[in-house]
Amino acid sequence: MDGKRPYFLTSCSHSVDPEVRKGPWTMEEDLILINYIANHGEGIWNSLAKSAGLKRTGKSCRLRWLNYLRPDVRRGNITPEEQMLILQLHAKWGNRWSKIAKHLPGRTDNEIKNFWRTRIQKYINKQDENHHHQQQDDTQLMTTCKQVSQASSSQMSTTTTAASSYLNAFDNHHHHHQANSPQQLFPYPLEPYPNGGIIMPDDLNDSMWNNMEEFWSINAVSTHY
DNA sequence: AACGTGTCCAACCGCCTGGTA
DNA sequence: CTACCAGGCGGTTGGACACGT
Repeated sequence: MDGKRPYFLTSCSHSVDPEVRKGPWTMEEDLILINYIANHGEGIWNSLAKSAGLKRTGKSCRLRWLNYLRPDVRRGNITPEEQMLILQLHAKWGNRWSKIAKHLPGRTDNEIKNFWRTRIQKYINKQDENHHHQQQDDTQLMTTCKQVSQASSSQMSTTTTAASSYLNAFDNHHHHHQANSPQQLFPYPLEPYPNGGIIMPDDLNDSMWNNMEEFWSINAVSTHY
């Protein structure tokens, strides 16, 4: 283990059970969980954690598996298409992240929630601030809103309106981006994050993921979702 | 180069809901 | 009806990294 992103053991100081581990998962724990599910499939998470010999709660195991270790999970850049889909589905269903995630193969509810909170929410807040100082271009905005919330045809919430504004800005950016230069018009990054959106700071993690890719290519694991 | 600040995201907690015995 | 459990969700935290000064 190196010190850059330490796979340290953080036994929870306020946990009742001193045997229960918390914090970042170690490579060993990941492999135990992967191997166990490969051999036995998913099951009742609490008993799975015990049977596998992991000193984790079932909930923690489930979260780790669903959000990170699943073979089909996609980490990293939300594509423009996915961004549009998220906006449309959120306009339809609100904060039903798992429901939205079902329509984005490989994406997790946690990732979509994080995306929404860090990107859309930020944009919405900025819109709210600007609202005090200037009038919106309502005509253009409403046109986009109608497109976005077409499926729901419900009332247009503040969030939906602001999210539609985001989508509008998104469209403008991409049209400009495609037609002209790679000039950045949009206030927030729509293209890949720094580091490709994945925190993979060290060679150790690189080798781990190489191993995991190899693992999944070898093992035909039956998963049930 | 060093420091401060902001951003992203994995992971957690607490609460809620739905299913089932 | 009640109790229990698994899963879902919102809110939050803390570490790593990027960026500005």
